[in-house]
Amino acid sequence: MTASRRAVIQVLSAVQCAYSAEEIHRRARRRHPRLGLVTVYRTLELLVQQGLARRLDLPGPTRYEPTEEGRHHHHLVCLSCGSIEPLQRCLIEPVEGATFGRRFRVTGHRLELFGYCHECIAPA
Amino acid sequence: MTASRRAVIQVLSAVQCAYSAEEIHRRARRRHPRLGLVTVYRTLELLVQQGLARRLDLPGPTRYEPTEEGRHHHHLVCLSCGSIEPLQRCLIEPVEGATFGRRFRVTGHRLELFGYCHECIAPA
DNA sequence: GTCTGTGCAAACCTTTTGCAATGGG
DNA sequence: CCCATTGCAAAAGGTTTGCACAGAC
Repeated sequence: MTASRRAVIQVLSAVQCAYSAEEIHRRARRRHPRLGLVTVYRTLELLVQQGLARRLDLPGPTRYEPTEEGRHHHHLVCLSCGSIEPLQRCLIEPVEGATFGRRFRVTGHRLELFGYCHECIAPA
Repeated sequence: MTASRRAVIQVLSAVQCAYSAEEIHRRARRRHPRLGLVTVYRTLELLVQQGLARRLDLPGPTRYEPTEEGRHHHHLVCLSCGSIEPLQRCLIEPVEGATFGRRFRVTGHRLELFGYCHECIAPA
């Protein structure tokens, strides 16, 4: 466990929702100024493999968020400003573990809901 | 309506599921060999704006698929070989149009199920 | 001291942009 | 004809890789 990894992990675990590698880099550098962006990518990759972080593919750069135990959630993505907020309620619980026509075994899922956030509902 | 656009649209509408811009380019060039990859991107962008195509953000390059009327579907993504197949049954119908705590208005959604396809279930 | 982890630079891949030339209506 | 569309080339992200050095244990 090095200072670089500690910085990345601290930032990631304090994160509200999903952040890009560059955002995590910017924040982690406040603690560890010599931290390189490459190390952030490598550390995030490591955390994903260990199941401690999750990758989120959305328009724009890949985002990462911690996989907090018992905090299974999905995302509300604003089509106007691109902001993301978590949605705690899981809408498709029964799907996990299902098998579709004997041809696909489901081990996980990802749900994104698109629409307009509170701040973007009012304007044109 | 030019030959370039016609080629892209023909390929896209014949597509099984979601393909990357490069795959669409390769196929469309069989009909129209002078077609450039840039034009494929521009045509796909156009189709997305007109609501005729849908963008799919997954690991790797962005994929595109036609938005066939009445053919609302989601995806079964194999974690082993990366193949994608459509899932016709919609699992979260009631979510569309919902408002969460007055803070988010849902206008669309996207669901990806991850797991193992038929051909990848057997091996290690 | 050794061996993993780091940072820099450069490569890589996908996507976007600038611009002159083409061609559809 | 004129203006939207095209193709090329080059730029612009975001992400990965090569390599020598630094730091953890």
